[in-house]
Amino acid sequence: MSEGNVAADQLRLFIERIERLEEEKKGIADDVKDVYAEAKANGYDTKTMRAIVRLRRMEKHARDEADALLETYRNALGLA
Amino acid sequence: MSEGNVAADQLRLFIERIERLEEEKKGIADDVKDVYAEAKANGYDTKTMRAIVRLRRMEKHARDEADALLETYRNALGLA
Amino acid sequence: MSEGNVAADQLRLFIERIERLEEEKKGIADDVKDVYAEAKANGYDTKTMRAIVRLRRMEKHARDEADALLETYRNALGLA
Amino acid sequence: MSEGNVAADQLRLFIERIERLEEEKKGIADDVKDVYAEAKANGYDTKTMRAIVRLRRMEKHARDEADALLETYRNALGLA
DNA sequence: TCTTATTGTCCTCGAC
DNA sequence: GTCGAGGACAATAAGA
Repeated sequence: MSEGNVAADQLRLFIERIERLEEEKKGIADDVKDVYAEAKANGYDTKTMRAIVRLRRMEKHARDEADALLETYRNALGLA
Repeated sequence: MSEGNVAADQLRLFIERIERLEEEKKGIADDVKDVYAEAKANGYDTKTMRAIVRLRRMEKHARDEADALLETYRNALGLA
Repeated sequence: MSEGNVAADQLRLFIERIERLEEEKKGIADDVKDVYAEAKANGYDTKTMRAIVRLRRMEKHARDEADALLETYRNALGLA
Repeated sequence: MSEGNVAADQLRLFIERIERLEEEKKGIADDVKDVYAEAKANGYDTKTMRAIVRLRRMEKHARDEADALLETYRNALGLA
C-alpha cells in the first residue's frame, strides 16, 4: 500500500485540519458564553449586552463598507 | 365528503396564501432587477450601486438598533 | 448648483426606487412569516409546509420547462 | 470622574472581552473556509467533505453519549 | 466558470 | 420545558 492512497491521505489531512479548527472555534464560543455568564453574575443584563455587541458589530460593518465604497470612488476617479 | 377534510382544506388555504405572497415577492425582485438594468443602460455601475444600497441598509439597521437600545436604557432607568 | 448634479440626482432616484422596492419585498417576506406562524398556531408543522411549498414550486417549474420545450417544438415545426 | 463609572468600566471590559473572542472566532471560521478552498483547488468536492465532517461529528457525539451512559451505569452500580 | 449574494434551515440561547 | 428570537451554517441563485 505504498502507493495510491495519496489522495485519501491528503483528504484525511484536510478533514483533520478542519476538525481541529472547528474544535478551537467551539472552545471560543464556550468562552464567550462564560463571559456572558460572568457578567450576569455581576448583575448585568445579558440581553442588553448582546444588543450592545450587535450594535457595535453593525456599526463596524457599516464603517468598513463605507470605507470600501469610498475606495471604489477614488479608483473610479483615478485618485490616489 | 362534507366532513373531515377541514384540516386539509385549511392547510391548502395556508399553502395558497403563501404561494401567492411568494409570487408577489418574486415580481418585486424582478422589478428590482429591471431598475438595475435601467441604471446600467444609463451608464451606472451596478456593482457600486449595490454597494451603496447595502451600505445604506446597514446604516439604517445600525440606527434602528441604536434606537432600540436607547429605549431599553430609558426603560431600565425608569425614564419616560 | 443648477447644473452638473444631474447624474447624481438620477443615481439617487434609481437608488430610492430600489430601496422602496426592497422595502415592499421585506414587507411581503414578513407576511409570509406571519402565515407560517398562523399555521403553526393552528397545529401545522411549518417544516412540512415549507417542504410542500418547495415541492410545488419545483413541480411548477418542471411544468413550465415542459411547456417551453413544447413551444420550441411547435416553432421548429412551423406550427402556429 | 474617579467614581461612579466603575460599573460602566466593568461593563466595557466585558464587552471588549466578548468582542475580542468573537473576532478570534471569526478568524478561525475564515481559516476553515480557506482549508475548504485549498481542498477544492486540489480537486476535492467540498460538499462531500462537509458531509464527512458532519458525519464524523455526529459519530463522535454518539460515542460521547454512549460513554456518558456507561459512566452513569458505573456510578449506579457503585463501581469506581 | 467562478465567485459573490441571497435564501432557507438549523440550532443555540434566553425568557416565560 | 416550551417558545420565540437570533445567529451560524449550508445550499442555491445570480452576476461578473
